[in-house]
Parts: sequence; C-alpha cells; structure tokens
Amino acid sequence: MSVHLRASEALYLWRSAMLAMVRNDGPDLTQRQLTILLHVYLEPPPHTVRGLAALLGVTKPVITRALDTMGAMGLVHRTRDKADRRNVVIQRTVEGSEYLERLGRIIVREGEELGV
Amino acid sequence: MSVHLRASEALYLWRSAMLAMVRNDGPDLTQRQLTILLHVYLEPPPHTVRGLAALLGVTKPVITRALDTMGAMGLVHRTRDKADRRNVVIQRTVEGSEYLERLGRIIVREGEELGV
DNA sequence: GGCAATCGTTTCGCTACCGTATCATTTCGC
DNA sequence: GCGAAATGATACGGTAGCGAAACGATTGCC
Repeated sequence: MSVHLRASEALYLWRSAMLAMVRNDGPDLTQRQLTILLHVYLEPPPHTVRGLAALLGVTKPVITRALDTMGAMGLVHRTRDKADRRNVVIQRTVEGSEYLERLGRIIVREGEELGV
Repeated sequence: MSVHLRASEALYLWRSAMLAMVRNDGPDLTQRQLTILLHVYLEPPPHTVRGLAALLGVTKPVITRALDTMGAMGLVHRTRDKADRRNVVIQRTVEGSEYLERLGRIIVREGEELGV
C-alpha cells in the first residue's frame, strides 16, 4: 500500500466517505459505537467492557449502552466468559462483518473517485 | 497522491483515526455534524440550510440544529443573505478551520503509523 | 468461611438528537 | 397589491446518549 496522504486529501476522503455513510439508510452509529465496532472486528479477541472503556477513555456504562444498541442491531454479540463469569466477551456476528465490509467498500470507492 | 487503498487497510485507517478522535477531548460531533462541517470547509460557498439538507438526505431541522450546536462551539457562523433575505449563508470561522486542520493531521498521522 | 475487590449492569437526572408539523419572514407571480 | 411559494426556525413528543453513583454477581485473598 503506497499512500502519500496529505491533510487536505485526507479531509476530502473523510468527507466523501462520511457523506456516503450519512446518505446511506443503514444503522446510524455514533462515533463511539463505530469505533468499538471497528476495534472488535479488527483486533484479535478477547474484548471486554472494561478493556474497551479504557481504550476509548470513557466510562463503562458507555460501552454497555453501545453494546446494547449494536446488539439489538445484530452487529455484535455478548457472552459470559466461562472461565471468569464476571467478564463479558464481545463477539462478532455475520451482520457486523457485512456492515464493516460495506463501510470498507465505501471508503475505497470514494477514495478512487477522488483519484486517491 | 498515489493511494492504493484496499478495504481492510481503509478500515484500519478509519479505526485508528476515529479512536484518536474519540480519545481526544475536543468537541464531540455527530457524524452528520462532522459531515456538514467538512462540506462547508471543503466546498466553495455559498452553503444554505436547504442545500445541506438535500445533500445529506435529511430534513431541514437537522441542519438547523447542527448549525445551532456547531455555532455555539464557534465552528461555523450564520448570516442572512443580503440578496435574498430568506436564505441563511453558512460561513467558516477560524476555530472551525483549526478543528479541521487538527482532524487532517490526526488522519495523516494515523495513516503513517499504519505504514500507509 | 468471610470480606474486599472486580466486573458489568442499572438507575438517576440531564442533555441532545430525531422527524413531523407548524410558524414567521421574505420573495415571486400576476 | 395580494395570495402562493420558498426558506429557515421553532414546538412537540419521543428516543437515546451522557457521567456519576449505586447495585448484584462473581472471584480472590487470608
């Protein structure tokens, strides 16, 4: 991957991709929710509530609420850790994968249209 | 600018930049607000409420509210159009420019750290 | 076995967003 | 001039987000 991404170009790419996301009719995630989703799918498990809270620099209820919302959307799945039943393990779903694949394609497409 | 951005790489870049934005203490804009801000600063004026509403595919109150919020943050400024006093023209501010410059630097930096 | 620590959730009061419907102001058509 | 159209703002009821605090459930420590 060879990218010489300058700030102005980065902003154009960002705007185009965000505009495509906003115009899209899919789920309307907050920035925090999307960040959590991306992290869960891109980084190897296990993912816990406290880990995500520390990573994002937010309180635990923020993560719980985000998982509630995204769980209802089918984008993530929660399970109790069998080894330590205090923990909750966040797991991926097929729908979540599809959502992020769509997002990836949007970014790539908008990048190409910018001649990026 | 030479970028061969593949979907997985795009998602990694997106996650890193969004994580940096979430962890940052600055203003916490919604996706729609950020899209509006980027558009106003990247595209030549004039920008109107109805134009932005049509662009984003949302209703006018959404734009009005977003401008209320971002106006209070000092990121944009509203003025009545002297030619047609029904229109409101959205204008840039120094603070808005600085905010987006910071965002651009974040994206570039995270891109570089990914070897992009 | 019993108490403190850990983990995720829930509750509380609050703020901000949403779409629909409506409003005041201004301009246009005739 | 005067009614219709256009523009942005506001009101309304509802939903969902926030941080702080408190809460059950579970585990670790001695």
